[in-house]
Amino acid sequence: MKEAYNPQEIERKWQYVWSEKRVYEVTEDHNEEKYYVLEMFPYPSGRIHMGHVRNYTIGDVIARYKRTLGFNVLHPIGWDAFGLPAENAAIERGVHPAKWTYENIAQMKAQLKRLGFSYDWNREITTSDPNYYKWEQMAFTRMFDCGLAYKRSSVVNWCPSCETVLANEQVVVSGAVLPEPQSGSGGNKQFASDGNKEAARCWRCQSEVELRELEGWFFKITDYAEQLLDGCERLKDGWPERVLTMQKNWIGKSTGAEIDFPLEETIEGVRSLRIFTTRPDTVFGVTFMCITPENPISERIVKGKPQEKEAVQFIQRIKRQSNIERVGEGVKKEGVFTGAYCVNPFSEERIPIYIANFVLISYGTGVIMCVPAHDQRDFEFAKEYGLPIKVVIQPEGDDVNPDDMKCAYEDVGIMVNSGEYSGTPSEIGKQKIIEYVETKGFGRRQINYRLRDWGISRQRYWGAPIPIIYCDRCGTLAVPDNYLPVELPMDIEFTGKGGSPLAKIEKFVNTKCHKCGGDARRETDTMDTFVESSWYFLRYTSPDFENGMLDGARGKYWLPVDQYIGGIEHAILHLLYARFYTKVLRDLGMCNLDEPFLNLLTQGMVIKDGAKMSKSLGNIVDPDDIIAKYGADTVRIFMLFASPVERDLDWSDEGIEGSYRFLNRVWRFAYDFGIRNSEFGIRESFNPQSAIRNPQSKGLLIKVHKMIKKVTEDLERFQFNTGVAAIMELLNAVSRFQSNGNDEKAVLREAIETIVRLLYPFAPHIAEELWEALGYKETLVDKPWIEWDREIVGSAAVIVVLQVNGKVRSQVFMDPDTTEEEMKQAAFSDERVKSYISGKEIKKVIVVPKRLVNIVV
RNA sequence: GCCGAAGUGGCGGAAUUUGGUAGACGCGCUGGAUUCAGGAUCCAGUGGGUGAAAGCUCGUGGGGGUUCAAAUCCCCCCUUCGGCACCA
Repeated sequence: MKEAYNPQEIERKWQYVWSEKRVYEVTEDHNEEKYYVLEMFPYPSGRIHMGHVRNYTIGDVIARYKRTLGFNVLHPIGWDAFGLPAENAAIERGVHPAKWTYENIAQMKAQLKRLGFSYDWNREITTSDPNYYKWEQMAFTRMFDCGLAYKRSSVVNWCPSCETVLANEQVVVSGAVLPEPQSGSGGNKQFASDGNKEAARCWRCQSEVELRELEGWFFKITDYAEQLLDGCERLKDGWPERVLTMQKNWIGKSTGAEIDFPLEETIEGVRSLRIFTTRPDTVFGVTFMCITPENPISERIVKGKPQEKEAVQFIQRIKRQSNIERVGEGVKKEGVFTGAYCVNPFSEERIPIYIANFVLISYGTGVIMCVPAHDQRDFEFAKEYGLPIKVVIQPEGDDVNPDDMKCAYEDVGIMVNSGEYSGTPSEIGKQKIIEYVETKGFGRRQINYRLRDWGISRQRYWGAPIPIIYCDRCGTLAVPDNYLPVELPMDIEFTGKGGSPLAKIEKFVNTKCHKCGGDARRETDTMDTFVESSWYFLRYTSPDFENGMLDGARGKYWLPVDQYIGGIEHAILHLLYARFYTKVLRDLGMCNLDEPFLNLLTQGMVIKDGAKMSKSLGNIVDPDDIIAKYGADTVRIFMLFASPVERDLDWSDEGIEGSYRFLNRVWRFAYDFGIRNSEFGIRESFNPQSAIRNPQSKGLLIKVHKMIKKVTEDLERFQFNTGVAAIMELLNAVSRFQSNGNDEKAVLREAIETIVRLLYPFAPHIAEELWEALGYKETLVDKPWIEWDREIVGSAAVIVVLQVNGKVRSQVFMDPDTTEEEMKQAAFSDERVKSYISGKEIKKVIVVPKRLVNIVV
């Protein structure tokens, strides 16, 4: 054993040993209980960053710990290899996306290996590999067959200069991200707008982004809205509550009714307007209706009316506006009267119809009934245009009067001015109104979701091709299994102009129809990369399987993922898509799984100087530099110790020094002990019975077992920061300990061995090295977890606090099984306590065994 | 605006699961040892006030309450962070 701790040397050594012994390569073993721990796989951007290091260190601690508990641990890693940065590199630097990606993977893989993570590299997955996306294409064709994948047009962001579609993340408004233009994959990221008309711009060329209607492919995630919502209930025990809340909000279920309002005069065959409302109980309070400009009925309804010209201008103006301009904070409600009326089917009142900017295009029917007395938005609109306000819900014990209302009354209450329903509580009224419209046939109960279908089309090259061909004679056809995969052609030039790169490759586009043999064209859109990440965790269970997405038998053994770990930023999209896709695959008979991730741990960000590490801020700390300076174990210890896993972690150069110091101290104590005992040659037979009776050695022995208990419990609860602190505490106890006799020497050795074993999941290289130096042949990788001795822990003397009137006045050591009466006696005979109670009347004495005595005077 | 989480030394954080010594552990700082010197290492100290010291006293965002006892439980308020925000 060397005197100096040399992390570079020992880390290289143990990484080699583990890899030679193939210790992390696992197979199904039905005699052993499995444990599947997974970290979100990285995008191969080129370098591992501190966020990855934190994520993967947490996963590695869990994987190693579970393994020592005897679980058959599956701990895989791979690459989310498709995506835009590769294509941008091609456009900017002329590197082929494949070359760029695979070189990055090679680099990052080396980095991960230097960190000593316990991955089964045999299961490594790269999503850009045709052997991977082949199965995704096959699943697509099955989804196409049953209507879960379909094509339609939708409004997208279009950059006229780059001639390409932009994802929402690529559209910027004063540094913020644009919300979804209207429908599709979601991504309604919120941004702050100051109400000024700021243009949405392309992130690369700063051109003003246009809204364009474009054909694209969608997954029918809305069909699974209810199931995804149900699943949230079942995941309650294993997922953070806030993630589930975010998903529930995203799905946004609301229950209500659709009701037809007959038009006063039929317009081009249209007799009524259908609305969706969650408040059918307020239907008697409708004083106007509003239509979204996008609804085709808007233009038809004004035809020939005196208001036509003004209305058409309004429609065209609003239609050109992006979402920001329409719904940004502080944007005024605007509308225009159509000149048309409909009739309230309940009150038979004549209701004017408006076209308004605040009616959403893609929610409900695009037409709303407006009840200004009981809806704030309608209230504001009514005030603006001088429309009547009719109160139909009265709060109990109060009186709402339309003339002095400052805002709408949106709560429940008693229905008034509502014909035969007057006097009915609103909750009951809702049901009665729905029943009525259903029996009369002019409406029905209806559930609406905010969730939109998932737009998966990307007019991009570096993604999985959508396996569809268009034949003039046979129509739109899925590519049959024996023609899969539809491989990405490799010989291609990147200009960044002229739309989809694939569309320009004639060899790719032009094909023959497998059905009729005639000329056909291939679909040139590729799939959203969220599709790959929606099933990679399934593929890990059988990455070499050649007959389908995953091998049923192997999948059944390993799945579901027991512990998933990743950043909170994926709380909605990735996690929701993966849940959805898993359910689809289940329904297609490809796997037998309802929920993919049993438990979810969301780790916080790595922060430096109060901000997330990022290139633009220039506050990046490169993990490689730190590893080169201190070694992987130090980085790992710091990542775990500096902060609880769920919270953000503040990077600190001094902090990492502290972690390095700690490992150096561990090394030195082991070394010193080894020297004093001639390289650990003296192997006293350790006798805990004798050691515990020996007052010289008892204290440290108790500390050893208390700390084993503490660290074990902290590992179970993922409280790694306090777990590491407990090992440090034990080391401090060792450093204070004087060893002379045999019992003391034996206990000291026991303490040092314990530190090494407890350290193993956190800092595995140094632990293995010291364990070997201590004279053991077996590696810690396969050694069962150390257990604490209940009796030793239980025999520890307890400090009993003596209080007078709730204030601590003294403290004494006591045997843990001291009786309450004895504790009381001890308290009353304590000198310091005596001075506080002498001459005073004792009112009450509280005794808490093992803790305290409180005397109230 | 609505929903949720959190506020503890100079800093990161512990104790909140179970009401029972607040500040574990680390960083930083102060003093000392070692050294030609620096670094590294080791030892001691380190919430505020007061005191020579023993000690006393205040102290977990603010205010109130429950209790023998509150960082922990309850109510009101403030601040910060996160999510949602014309979803009818």
